[in-house]
Amino acid sequence: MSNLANVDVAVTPAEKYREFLATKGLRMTRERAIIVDEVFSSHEHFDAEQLIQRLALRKNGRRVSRSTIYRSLALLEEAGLLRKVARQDDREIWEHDYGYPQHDHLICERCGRLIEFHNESISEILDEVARSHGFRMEGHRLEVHGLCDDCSRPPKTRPKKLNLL
Amino acid sequence: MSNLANVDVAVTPAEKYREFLATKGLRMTRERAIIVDEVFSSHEHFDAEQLIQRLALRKNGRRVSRSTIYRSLALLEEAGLLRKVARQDDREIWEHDYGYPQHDHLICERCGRLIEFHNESISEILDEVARSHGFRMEGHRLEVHGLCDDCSRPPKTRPKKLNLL
DNA sequence: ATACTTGCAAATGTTTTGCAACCAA
DNA sequence: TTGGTTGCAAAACATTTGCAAGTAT
Repeated sequence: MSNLANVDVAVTPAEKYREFLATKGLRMTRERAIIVDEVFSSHEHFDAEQLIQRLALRKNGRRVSRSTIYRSLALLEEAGLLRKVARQDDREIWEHDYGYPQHDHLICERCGRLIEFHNESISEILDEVARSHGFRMEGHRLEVHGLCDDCSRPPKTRPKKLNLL
Repeated sequence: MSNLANVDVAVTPAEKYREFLATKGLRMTRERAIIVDEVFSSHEHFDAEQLIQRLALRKNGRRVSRSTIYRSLALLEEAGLLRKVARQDDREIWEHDYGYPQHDHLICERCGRLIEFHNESISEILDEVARSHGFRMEGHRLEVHGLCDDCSRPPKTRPKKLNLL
């Protein structure tokens, strides 16, 4: 779009959000600022409920309603700042999609842990697959299910909790 | 597990389901038979609602309740007969996971079409990735999002429907 | 001033569940 | 017989939405 490829480099999430909103004729409100701020204050994966909790803990600043948070998550996704990475317990799990390298996840079915990994070849293969189908790829979501190292280990080395009953 | 690799070959989904149920101390009821039958009568992807519709259309045989259908989908998944492949419009999309080669999907965000593709390398890469993380992989779900050939084509070559109003 | 936004409560829509009547083994 | 099963209605839950009051620009 731009003739200056580096125009977006080092732009903070909040700034990028503001730009996005501007192009859509939307406004940077106090609530949206608070949310983008909180969302990018940590790299952890999160779901809507967790974000709601985190925002509730903020001492200063105003309270943000549940509705607004859901509405903002949708906007942040549209802005390319967040992406949904998985679903756990019927909840959508979100993560940063801006300023963070492309990656996929191993999902432990026992403890729910999300382990990130990056693999160049997968992207290349998908490019090729998409091309061969005349498909215009915009992104992908790859969930690898199974058991993480800890959870797949038989409970032998594990310290026994004896006589607890 | 078995020393006869071909022991399961040519076993019908219904039979495999019965075996699974037996090992769990569960029963092959009339309803479960109807459902596994209907589910494997077509290779199309489907969601719970569609299956409910299809079952409602059956002339002969008894009606199966919505609850039982949901309960059965979970069982069929556990039995390795079905797997969830995507989510569309807040609904889980299912497909056969038995007697059907492993594959993934291109998902058109405009028309919702699911295009299957198979790529050997992806499985190999995932095996390797999982191994390097000490992760016991049990399966994966890869959704490639974007626009299918038809939907990404600008509406110029498309036959115009003129004067229809 | 003029839309766009928010918070609230109510609605949505899918999937789950309690329970009494049923039924496969 | 004896549990597992079903259907029904109600519940559960995450997420969405209508609307009046508030607020960026």
